[in-house]
Amino acid sequence: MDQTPPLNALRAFEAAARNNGFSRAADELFVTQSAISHQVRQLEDWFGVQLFERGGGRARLTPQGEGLARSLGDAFTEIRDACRKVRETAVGEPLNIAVIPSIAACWLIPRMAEFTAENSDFPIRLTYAIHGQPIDFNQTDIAIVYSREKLAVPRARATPLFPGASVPVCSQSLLDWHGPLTGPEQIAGAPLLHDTDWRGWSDWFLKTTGQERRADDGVVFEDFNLMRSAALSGQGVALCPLSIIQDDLKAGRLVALSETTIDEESAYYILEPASLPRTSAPKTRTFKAWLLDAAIN
Amino acid sequence: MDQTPPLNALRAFEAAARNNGFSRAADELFVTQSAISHQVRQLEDWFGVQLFERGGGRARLTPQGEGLARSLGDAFTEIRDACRKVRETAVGEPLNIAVIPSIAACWLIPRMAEFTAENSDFPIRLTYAIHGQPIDFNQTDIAIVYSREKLAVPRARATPLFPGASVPVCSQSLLDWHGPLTGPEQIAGAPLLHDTDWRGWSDWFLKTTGQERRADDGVVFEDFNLMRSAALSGQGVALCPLSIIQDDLKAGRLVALSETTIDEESAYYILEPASLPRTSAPKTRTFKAWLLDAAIN
DNA sequence: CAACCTCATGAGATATTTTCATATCATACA
DNA sequence: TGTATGATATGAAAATATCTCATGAGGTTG
Repeated sequence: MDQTPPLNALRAFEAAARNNGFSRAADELFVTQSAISHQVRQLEDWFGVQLFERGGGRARLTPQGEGLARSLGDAFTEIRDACRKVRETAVGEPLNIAVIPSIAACWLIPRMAEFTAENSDFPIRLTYAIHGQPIDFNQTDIAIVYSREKLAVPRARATPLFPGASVPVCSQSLLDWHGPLTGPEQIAGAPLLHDTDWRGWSDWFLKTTGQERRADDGVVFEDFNLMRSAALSGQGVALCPLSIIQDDLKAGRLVALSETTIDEESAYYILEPASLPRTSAPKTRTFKAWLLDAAIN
Repeated sequence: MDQTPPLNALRAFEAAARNNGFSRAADELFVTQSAISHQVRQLEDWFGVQLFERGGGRARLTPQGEGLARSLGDAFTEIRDACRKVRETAVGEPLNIAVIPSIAACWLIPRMAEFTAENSDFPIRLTYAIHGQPIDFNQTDIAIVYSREKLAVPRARATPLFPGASVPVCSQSLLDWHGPLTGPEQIAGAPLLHDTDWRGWSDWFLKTTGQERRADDGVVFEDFNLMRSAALSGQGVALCPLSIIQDDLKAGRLVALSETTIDEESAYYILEPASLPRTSAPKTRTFKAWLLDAAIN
């Protein structure tokens, strides 16, 4: 017969006891109250002993539960301390991040200070991930890329970071000079800025007006950042992914001209090699968690 | 970011460190070496630190691994102790076992002493489970039953205990008196003992000779135990499940007359109610584990 | 009361853990 | 030098455990 009960149930119980409530334990462990309830019950069933006294709107420890909780508290503290100590010995290899230029310029670098502030002695090497050029995962721990379809890379794991849907935007100065730009007709009259090719605007006009429209005039930029510079300096209307120009919109540097989005299926993805070198795995984990958190903001 | 690494990985690592090898740790935890390997690696990835030095035919702890192992050893010991203490407080409600008469008489009761010796202060109440009569799981924690098909009972969980295949057997004394009983012809000439109905022998003759044979003579007993008594006292040949007369065969009280078995699809099952009352759950677990272990013997 | 806590629960979705079936690697021995 | 041997590694599939969702039930509190 088994010697020790399920460890995860013990942890859940310990958290519940310490926090004096299932819901609070659930918050601590980043799970639902339901999960804690299931786990505590599992433990009680395993022992054949009631650990919490329910009813009265809250759960109180039984005497047996109290004793168990005290010992477990000590033990888990010891475990946590020991683990922290091990982590601290992890050496300072830099984390290699490869990011597409647009994200780097508009989103990541402005937020980078926040990350480094929270994570001191966390060396980082930031490089470009160029679209269409495979990422060398021997030199990259984590990457951020853009993809029009659901991303599936052979030896890597993809996690969506944020959506890639684009809307027409321009600078306030352009509006002042040109007058209002509402609806496809007016927008078509303004200088159009293209990223890479003509496809974006063609799609957008098709979607808004229901019919094909030639959109092969205006300037085509090699790269998103160039197009954005042009848009910022009032040279025309550009189709930009909402997610990455949110700072520009908030600051009033750019103004969205329509609700209609294109490329709604596209997204920005976090890419990690399927198997990370040991020394960079925890850093990658930390950074990824921060990315996902920052993406919500 | 997470505060503690996966607990199960920590346990695997601790066992590997203490046992000085993955394979031995695997034995201790009743898993495969592969599982330990995966878990230790997971932990190393989590920490970003090498915990074991591989190569040289065996794994040795790194300095960091050594420190971690020591702390974890202490912590897990404390956990185990605390859990043992809780279990000991579990009060002594009796375990209610319901068993079909054949198993009770031939198999369980002869082994019961062994169980009670290993498990002192473990009160037991043994009752009959009568075939065809539903088991009242309000008064039964665990049951052993027989079924010709794969068993599925609504609010209960069934675990196969041992096979139910039957062979012809008789006492040595009958053989002495009657002469050898080899093959269907000779057996047909001896008095046949029936359990419940004629079906058993009909099936057996059909299986051995390939053709139907009337087998409606001989004595029909209400119950297996009666038939067994008759067989033991040399009154004829009976079809008995191999599993439950193994003691009789070993002791030479009964002799198997053929290799050909019937009811090969049938089996004896352990039945547990889907949700056990808290106080009996651990006892049930213990008893079930013992049953399954004893079944292998 | 009614709003708002608390914990409970069953079913289904998700994630983790384990196994299986090899692969690799170093050592010992012939 | 080959094998044989005894260790760990590994990828994919299977088996389990865990978590969430959606909801229920019971208790406080204004």
